[in-house]
Amino acid sequence: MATGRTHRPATRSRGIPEATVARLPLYLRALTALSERSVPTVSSEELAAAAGVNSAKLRKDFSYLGSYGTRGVGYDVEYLVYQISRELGLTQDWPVVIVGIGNLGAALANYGGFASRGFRVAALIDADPAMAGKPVAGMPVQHTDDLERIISDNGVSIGVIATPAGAAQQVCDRLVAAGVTSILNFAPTVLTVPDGVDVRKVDLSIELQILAFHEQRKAGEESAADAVEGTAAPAVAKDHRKGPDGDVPAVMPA
Amino acid sequence: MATGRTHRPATRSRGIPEATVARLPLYLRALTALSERSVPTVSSEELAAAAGVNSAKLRKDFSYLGSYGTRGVGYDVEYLVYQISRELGLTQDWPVVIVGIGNLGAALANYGGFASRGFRVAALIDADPAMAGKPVAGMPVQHTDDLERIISDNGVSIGVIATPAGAAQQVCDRLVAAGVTSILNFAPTVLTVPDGVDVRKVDLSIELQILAFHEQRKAGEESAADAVEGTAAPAVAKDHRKGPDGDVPAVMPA
DNA sequence: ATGTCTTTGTGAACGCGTGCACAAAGATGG
DNA sequence: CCATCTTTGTGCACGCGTTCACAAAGACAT
Repeated sequence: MATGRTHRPATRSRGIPEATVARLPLYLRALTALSERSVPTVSSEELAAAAGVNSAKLRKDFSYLGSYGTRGVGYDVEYLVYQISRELGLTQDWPVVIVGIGNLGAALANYGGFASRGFRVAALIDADPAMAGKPVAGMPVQHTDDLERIISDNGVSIGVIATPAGAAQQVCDRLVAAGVTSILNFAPTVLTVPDGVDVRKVDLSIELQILAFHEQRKAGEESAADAVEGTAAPAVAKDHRKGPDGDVPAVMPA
Repeated sequence: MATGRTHRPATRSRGIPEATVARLPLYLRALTALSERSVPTVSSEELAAAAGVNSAKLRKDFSYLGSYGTRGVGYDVEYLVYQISRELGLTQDWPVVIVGIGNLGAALANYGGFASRGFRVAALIDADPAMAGKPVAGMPVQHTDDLERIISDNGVSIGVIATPAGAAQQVCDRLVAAGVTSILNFAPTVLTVPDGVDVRKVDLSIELQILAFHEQRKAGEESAADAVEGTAAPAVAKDHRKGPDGDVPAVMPA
């Protein structure tokens, strides 16, 4: 999450727990699918199964939004779609800028699910002058020099950072200074932002490493019970650059 | 554990909390940066700042791994890099397949941070026959028909799904049947897997929607008045924002 | 050795999130 | 209207994660 003081000034007004907020998009997606199949109502049990959560949890989540169900029947699909959309702020359109139009940035720009619901890509921004004017996803890439103007002109409050790690903090600072208050960070770096700015990160290599941890544990379980070694690890292993990780990642300078 | 006391606190592979595991990659990244700058030791305070977490949390996290610090001095950077790498299973090489070589899949294949540390892209797989043989990131795309053979031949246990939502579950089932036990899912769908298989999801639109929620809340805060409406709402728009225990009309549209 | 100073490691308290289990609410049928 | 059946909404207990605060451990100077 956001670094430094993550002091929540006012989560009080509407006490929806963060964990619940994080699940609302999941419910919304399942409900939208039901809506397209013209299903009129669903029980908490059915919807929970579709969203991959516990039904009690789902009911409690909805209870934070108000009592939108009918006992003995379930929830009205269309009504719930509307209520959740409104709660998430998707009844309005959010202009978004993507900064860093490399492989990932371009893929994000082309990603359909992006603009499909409540979000609109207002501009693509890159620091490379050679990219300027080049069309990506049917939209000309603009240069970083115009970042502040673009933010201001389009009333952008959400920014997506897809730059190399080395540039991310600098881009972040400029976005925030220009008025952006929510950032989705794809760069493998910890971003520091002032209070009032939300940061969410999407980090590919972190996810992979977490999977590797569990994978290793699974492998270690079935094989020998112990095979104790490594307990006597190298005292300090000064230049212990052994094994496959001796190479230096070319993408992320400090 | 430096004191040679009883090797008791079960700090080994079993007892590491999930939340801690999720932060280890963060620490590792910060430590790697320090290592490249030849910094010999760091205090929990410094490292915590670099990783964007609380120092007490960091110390407690490390305590699950064992006692690798020196009181009055801090932690030895190289040693800690090695210990965390080993704990995460990054001292070995994990072959990974990416299924679905569209915009996103191609971007992932090209992503440098992918292969830089412990992971190796073993194969790119796509269902489109037109893609077969086409080089992406210096590697020929292979057809889905060969999925099982590829998994088996390369001993792949980690799969990345970057297909459209409609194909994700099917691909997932085939991956699991072929022996994959960890899946990183980029498709906007809930995947169902048998016990023993780990799934982590990276969902762009969910992250954006969470940001939109907070963004809306910020906007509603400064304009103290209830400026909730204003957007064209369906006939069912019955705005009743009360606490969960307030009386709710629940006028259900038929 | 002794004392001082720095920093770790951790016991304990607290808060959040989850899941159980059940009463209340409404639908439905006689 | 009454009985029964279904499903919601939620009180409660429990476990995990976070944070505080401090004793213990070691470095370093004298």
